[in-house]
Amino acid sequence: MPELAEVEFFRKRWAQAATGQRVVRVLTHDTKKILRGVDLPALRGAITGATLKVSAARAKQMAFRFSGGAWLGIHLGMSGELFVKPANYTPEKHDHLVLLTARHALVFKDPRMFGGVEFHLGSEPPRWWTKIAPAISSEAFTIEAVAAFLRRRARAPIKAVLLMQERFPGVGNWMADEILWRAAIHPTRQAGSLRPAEVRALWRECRSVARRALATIAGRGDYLPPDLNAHIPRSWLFWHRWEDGGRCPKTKKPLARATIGGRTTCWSPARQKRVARAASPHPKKQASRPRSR
DNA sequence: GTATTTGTTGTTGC
DNA sequence: TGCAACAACAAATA
Repeated sequence: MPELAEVEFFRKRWAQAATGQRVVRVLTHDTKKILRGVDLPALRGAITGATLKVSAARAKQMAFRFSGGAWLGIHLGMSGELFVKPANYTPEKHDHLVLLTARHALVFKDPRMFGGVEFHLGSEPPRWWTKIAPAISSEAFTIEAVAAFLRRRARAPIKAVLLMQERFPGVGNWMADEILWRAAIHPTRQAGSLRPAEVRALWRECRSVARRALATIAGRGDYLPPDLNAHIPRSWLFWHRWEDGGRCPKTKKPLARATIGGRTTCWSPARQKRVARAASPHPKKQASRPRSR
């Protein structure tokens, strides 16, 4: 499940319950996969008795910082989730890491075990945190940077390129489809074949989808939605991409599905054409984008 | 029993 | 060298 906004949702869930709280105990399970490469005794020693100070999410990575200079990194992989349970919670089969505070159990559950945990002790941020590309919402995410990246990946399908974390940090399968659908670009188009107007549309929709996904999925300020999808509008491709006989929310025409770039991809053939639209002397009016708020 | 899954990494081959 | 494609990782679900 977890892409950019879902990761922030889960981070916030732990942060709301435990920021400022002391960890009294650390439980671990299945050290072979999720916790591979982690110095468990060091992690346990540093985090037991430490207080959760601050946390942040970048792309699909989370960092929880504790007193004493301990950094706990969590990547949810394909099926990972974070929960907050009562302190007397009994860990279940796929609960790989559980932090106990006086009142809560912070649970990292991951059935498929593609996720991972990182640990670092020190005042300097660890490499697994600093190496993450600048956020899509940052000023560094410019049209020029996107255009240059598309040139370098000129022969790959644009869908595959959008999944590359080095330039589109946090974008996963559904966000990539949502972005292409809104930008009206066919997912198999070669990245290098996009016209300047299409590159601009792609850039704009990257920023728009990232911003709106964060606002609707992870909430604003202190507010955390009751569940991940509670506020996602029906007008997004999101809700229709897996539906049998699903229809494009914009054109009402049938959606198509195929494996592109190794991932199941959903698009609207009526809206996303295989070839670039010819330049028009009367550019189509922009799809309405209420800039409210 | 088969095919599917919203992620990442290592390998292979061009 | 750089890039693109693909298998592998593991387990639940339909």
